[in-house]
Amino acid sequence: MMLAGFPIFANLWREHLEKLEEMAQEIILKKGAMLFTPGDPTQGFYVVHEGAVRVYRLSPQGKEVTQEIAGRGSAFALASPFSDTYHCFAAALKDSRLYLIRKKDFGDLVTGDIKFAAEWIRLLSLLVIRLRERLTDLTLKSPKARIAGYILLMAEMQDSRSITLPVPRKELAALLGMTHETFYRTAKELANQGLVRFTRQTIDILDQELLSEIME
Amino acid sequence: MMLAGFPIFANLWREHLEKLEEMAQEIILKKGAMLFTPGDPTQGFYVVHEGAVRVYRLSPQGKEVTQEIAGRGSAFALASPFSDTYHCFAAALKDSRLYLIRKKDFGDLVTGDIKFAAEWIRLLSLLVIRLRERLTDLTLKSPKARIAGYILLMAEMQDSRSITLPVPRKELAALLGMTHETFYRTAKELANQGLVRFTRQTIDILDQELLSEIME
DNA sequence: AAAGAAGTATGATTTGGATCATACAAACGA
DNA sequence: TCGTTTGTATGATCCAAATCATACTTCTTT
Repeated sequence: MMLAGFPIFANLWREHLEKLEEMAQEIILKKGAMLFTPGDPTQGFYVVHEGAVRVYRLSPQGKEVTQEIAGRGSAFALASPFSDTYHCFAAALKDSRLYLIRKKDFGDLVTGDIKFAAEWIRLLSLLVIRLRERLTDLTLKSPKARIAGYILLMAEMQDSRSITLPVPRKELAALLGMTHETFYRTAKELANQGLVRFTRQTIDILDQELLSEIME
Repeated sequence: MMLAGFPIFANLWREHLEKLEEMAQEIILKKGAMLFTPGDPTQGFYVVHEGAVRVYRLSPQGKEVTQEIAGRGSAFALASPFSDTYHCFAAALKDSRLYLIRKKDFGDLVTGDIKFAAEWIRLLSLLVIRLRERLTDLTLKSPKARIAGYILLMAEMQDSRSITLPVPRKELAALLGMTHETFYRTAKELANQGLVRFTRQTIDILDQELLSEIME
């Protein structure tokens, strides 16, 4: 359901981190600053070292869908080396420090280090699986089930019953494909049932069992 | 919007087709036969040489979402080499002949041929881009716009104004995330507006201009 | 500390598409 | 060739979630 997170990248970074960091260019963004917009020529992909970036699209009517919220340790725009221009917006949700891995550097690494290439294939394949899952969740699960699923996923990723959100709760609505009104309402329901507790930037799981059931 | 199609694979097949075909195992399926179900240990991924395969998921309530309809020349279950078990259903929509590329063979090829690996990364990256697009389309576009988009995509892929469907129109509904009732109704609207013409297994584009507008 | 912005929260109303129901046409199997 | 299944088509009803509206709270800024 989530696109980016440490677990997926764990293997890769340990083995190739130095190489990547060598070629990475540091980028500093102030809160609210745009990183790229659709049509901008692609530079490469990014890794978040501090802060959080929101990747989203806009419909012609101005409605937004959040594709991804990349917090510390997450990468985004992974596919950009194979596209001429970005096709979505990326903006900093807070003051952030990113690393940019340029297309060319990435290309050299891919064509020069077969171990890296193999690992990258693995990474992309897992991303594809996640995207597919998110796709089906979106069409056949209720908002409630999607929220439950997201909470459980985050808990698993952070390996804790208490989730720390890198962003205000509000942002989750667009990520889960619903309006913020629906999100607040439904979240409240879950809280009333005693399954979770919300505080400003955390979510505590109180009844994992039931939450899993709701997720289906 | 569509997951698999010749254009994406074109580069790859020309260069590595022989290798792949050498290691491919032919699989014959009768219409309606299941290829795999969730939980089955993964064998590898498949290329359709004849017929058509439908890949879909089931919600606990029994509702289906079609993930993919793979016709001649399309590959599916591309990410399976990195998963222990399949997580969806695959069934033949008609009598079909497939090639199975086994996980191990694929792994050998990936770790032994850097050119192949690089090309495969490109392929997966493009797939990721398409999946992301489909994801946003699903949340912020109307059924009408999705249908229009699909028709235009197919036309582009088949490089013709007259699209040949590998399956009955009915199947498209689930692929586009709507019920068949909605699909027929909306398709009719498009036909009434004189934008397209439907026959049993073909779709003719009459007004590409307007269709693009509707797609947004 | 006050003003403004951003996030949280809920109520009222509307609506797009799902669901339920039904029917006819075309393909297919025996 | 007939009967059954599968695909196409359309009307009637319903409902979940979007939309519109409003207000309170917590942060941020000066």
